[in-house]
Amino acid sequence: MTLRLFDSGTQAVRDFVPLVEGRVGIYLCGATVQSPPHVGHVRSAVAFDVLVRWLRRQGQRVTLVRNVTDIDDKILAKAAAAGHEWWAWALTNERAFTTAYDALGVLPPDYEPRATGHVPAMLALMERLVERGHAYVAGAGDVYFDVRSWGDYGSLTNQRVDDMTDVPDDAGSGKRDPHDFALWKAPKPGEPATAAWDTPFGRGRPGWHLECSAMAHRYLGETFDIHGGGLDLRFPHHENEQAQSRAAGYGFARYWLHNGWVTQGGAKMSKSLGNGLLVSAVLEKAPAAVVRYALTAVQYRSMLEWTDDTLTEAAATWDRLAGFVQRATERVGAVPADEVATAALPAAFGAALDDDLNVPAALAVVHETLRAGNTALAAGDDDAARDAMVVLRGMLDVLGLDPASPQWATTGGDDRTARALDALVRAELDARAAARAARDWAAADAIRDRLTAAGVVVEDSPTGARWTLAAPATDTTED
RNA sequence: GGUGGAGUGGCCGAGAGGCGAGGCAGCGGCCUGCAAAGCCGUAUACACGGGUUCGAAUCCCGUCUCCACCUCCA
Repeated sequence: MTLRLFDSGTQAVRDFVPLVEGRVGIYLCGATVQSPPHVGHVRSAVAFDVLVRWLRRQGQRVTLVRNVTDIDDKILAKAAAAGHEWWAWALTNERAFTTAYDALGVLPPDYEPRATGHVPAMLALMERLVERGHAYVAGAGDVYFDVRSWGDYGSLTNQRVDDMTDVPDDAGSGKRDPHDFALWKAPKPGEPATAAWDTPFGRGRPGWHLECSAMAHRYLGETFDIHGGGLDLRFPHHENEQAQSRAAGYGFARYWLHNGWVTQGGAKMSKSLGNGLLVSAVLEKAPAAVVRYALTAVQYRSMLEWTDDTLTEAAATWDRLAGFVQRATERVGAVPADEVATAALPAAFGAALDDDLNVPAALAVVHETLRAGNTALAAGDDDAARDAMVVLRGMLDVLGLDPASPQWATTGGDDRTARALDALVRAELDARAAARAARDWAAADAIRDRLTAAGVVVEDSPTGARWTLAAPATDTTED
């Protein structure tokens, strides 16, 4: 394996060597389910989905754990404001995330632990930290991590505590240092009784950072290969995770991967800023495959500027890819899934992905193959067309973008509807063929115009006319 | 104050010392009755100013601009 990844911990591209040969453990920070997912959230999921698919394609046994943070300050606050139980609010949003992931073809994780189900594991870690002198109880029963007790604090983000901006100390928190962070939070007045658990340190609920450390430990062990998440999680979240896990004596993550975020007008899409573009809204404007293409086509560490043209461009390219696969399949027949899954992929494609998941460079190979396939089809070289199609689908499958995957099957009608529509369009096309044979161009064009107006695109080919449905409009003027 | 990231042709977006990645849009052509689809061709692009070099978008020095993190955030 020659995969090289940019490790945020060392700020360098490093050869990726799994802890155990042939196995890769990945912990990915999932959602804090305080609201439904916006495009930025699923970009992270899609980016790591490509990593997982690429590793698996090369025979690695990947264990992906992606958590759900289902208790935190904002969930409690938003649920209360909306007049819902916090746990119901969390589940509603968790389901929205799941729906979005599924729609975009993000493979489900091997496990998806919820924070609320792992309080014992958190307590064990916390007690260990207290015993070792890295955590202490203060104030009303909060438990804090003592950043000064851990000399390596700041190493992940290359910072020293003394260089950090002074943070205002919460009045009466009892913190030893203002930078100490909460492992455990005592209940605040007005918080529901269901949002607290008994511990040796008093009742309370977990701090965000502790959750991830405890769950990663439980499912991936003391030391594991990759920890991923959005760039915004580097500090404080990941710094704190690493500090408390290592202070507890665990090796924790060996590689840190951080994806860039989605921006609009240069500003990060964020729940806090309220400029989040909801996935559900985007999926109303474009097919899921087009959205996935737009999210996948950029190198994962780059910022992805989301504009009105983003979906339009992605749709054009997607239609080209899907169009070829469809035409080739009509010509040479369906290809067994196994053949696609095991097809030898071009070396340049693999080299691109091995280079810190350089998807844009990999897509250049995809387009070369696409062109070769189209040329073969035009030349009537079925063998070459089939070869190109198999390789193309194999590459796109790694990106989660195989047009022939059931994931992207056209929706919006059952088989009976589709058959009826096909019969009607065929009748029109037959009439048009007859008119053309009689050189009655006016009649032929009238039929085509009628179909176009109905959203049916007609394409002539040497073997007769074929039809497809026009892509939904993605421009904003349709709203 | 500390730590990072970025500035590439109309747009998106790779590359990181030497044949102008790729896509979208545009233009010209082939194909077509006309289209569509497809194919072929088509751009003196690398924030600015110096420097190193036979050769720099890529290295060095300086400058400008933008962004992020150090508080919750994929």
